[in-house]
Amino acid sequence: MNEVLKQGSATTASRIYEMLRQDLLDGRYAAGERLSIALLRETYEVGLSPLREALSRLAAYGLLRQENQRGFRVLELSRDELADITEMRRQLEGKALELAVKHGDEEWESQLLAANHRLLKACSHTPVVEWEELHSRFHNALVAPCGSVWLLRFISQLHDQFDRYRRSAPRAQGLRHQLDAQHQELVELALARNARRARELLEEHITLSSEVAQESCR
Amino acid sequence: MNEVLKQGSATTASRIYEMLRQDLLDGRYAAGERLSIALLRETYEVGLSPLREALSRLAAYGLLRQENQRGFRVLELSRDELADITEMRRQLEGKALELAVKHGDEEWESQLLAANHRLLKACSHTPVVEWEELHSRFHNALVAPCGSVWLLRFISQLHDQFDRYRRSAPRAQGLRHQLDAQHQELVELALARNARRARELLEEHITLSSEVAQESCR
DNA sequence: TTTCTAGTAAAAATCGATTATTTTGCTTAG
DNA sequence: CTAAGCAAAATAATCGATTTTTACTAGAAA
Repeated sequence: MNEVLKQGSATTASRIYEMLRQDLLDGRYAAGERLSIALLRETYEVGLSPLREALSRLAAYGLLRQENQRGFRVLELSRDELADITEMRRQLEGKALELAVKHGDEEWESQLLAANHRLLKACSHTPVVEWEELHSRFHNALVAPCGSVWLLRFISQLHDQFDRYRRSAPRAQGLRHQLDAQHQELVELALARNARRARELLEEHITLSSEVAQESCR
Repeated sequence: MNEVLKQGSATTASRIYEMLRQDLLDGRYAAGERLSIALLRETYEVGLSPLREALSRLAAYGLLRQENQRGFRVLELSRDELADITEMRRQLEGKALELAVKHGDEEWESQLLAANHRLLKACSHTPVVEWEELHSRFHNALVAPCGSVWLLRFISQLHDQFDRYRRSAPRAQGLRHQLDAQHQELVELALARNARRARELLEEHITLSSEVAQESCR
């Protein structure tokens, strides 16, 4: 097979995993919905084995729930869990940002400026999914040099959980400008190496997002 | 099929998952080892599909790594990662214990005393695996009423990671008495609702375990 | 002797078919 | 008319066979 094609092709299972993860985050499937194996096979045009492996991974990751002999379900949304996720994000991302401000080098500063620039440019003229992608990248770039692999892992996982709430909230898009302003300010505080203020603002930022996201419940 | 038997039987995949998880924690498979699918099929006497689903879940959980078309490997042990896991445990379990001391009720106090009692009784006269089980239960009971599902989830995950290091350390068994003494003291501080001192001691406890666990690397 | 390549063996990944379980809809007794 | 029980359909879970990919080995050319 062609070398270039070979590079791009991971296993079928991991491709399905990524597609399903995106669609779950985008709210393509309703909270609590049961996912029919047969339907998914048709939708994603894949065989049974790789599909089930992808679903198993998503269940372990926390985006799906597997019931005894009753297949896979999308997890429900609840205010209590959103509060839990929000508080965990505040603490973990806050801590990570403090560490990142302490350890981040010039390369980090460049990446951060670049990520913020791309995000601002995509503010209103690009499709939602693209802004979401850039938004994730920005928050990831912010805490990347914190020095802890496990901290970053948990943060990503919570981010995915949070996005399920945020993206299904009706008013989510209207807040973009306000959030972007906070992103801008976060970059400035980070470059100024003001760890304490940066952390405080990030926690405010998360709380604000959470208030909007609440509208997705009930 | 019989009702009682029905109760006990989860899916084949989840049974394999639990067995493999236990064996990985017990160090039955060497760090970095490649797991042969065919061999695993014979060992656990299962079919291909549920086995692969279990392996996929374990990979998502962080006990295995799946390489492109090269199957599943046990994750390596490294001092850096142990340090990372230890620091994360200190912070997350410390925080959780503070919350548990604040929110725990009488039921919690009873459970805690019971778990500690069982652990002390099993100190030297029972097989290792049983002590390990009771040890996990004790630490779980300690932080259980912290009020955050996600915090508990991350703590369990880190505990499993940590155990891979601790259980393969040669001197791990000799420390039991010292650790048990700390467990005793933790219970007393918890019942006395001394959140600050309890947290400090738990962090010491984790650090002590970590020093022993280090011997499993290189 | 070393390096490259073709061929073969081994292993992983995927597929379609089969089996077991749950859900649904109909029938019948109360 | 309701509800329990049974049969049929639908769906999930598992299995063995097939396909694809990688790892190994031997032989030829430099």
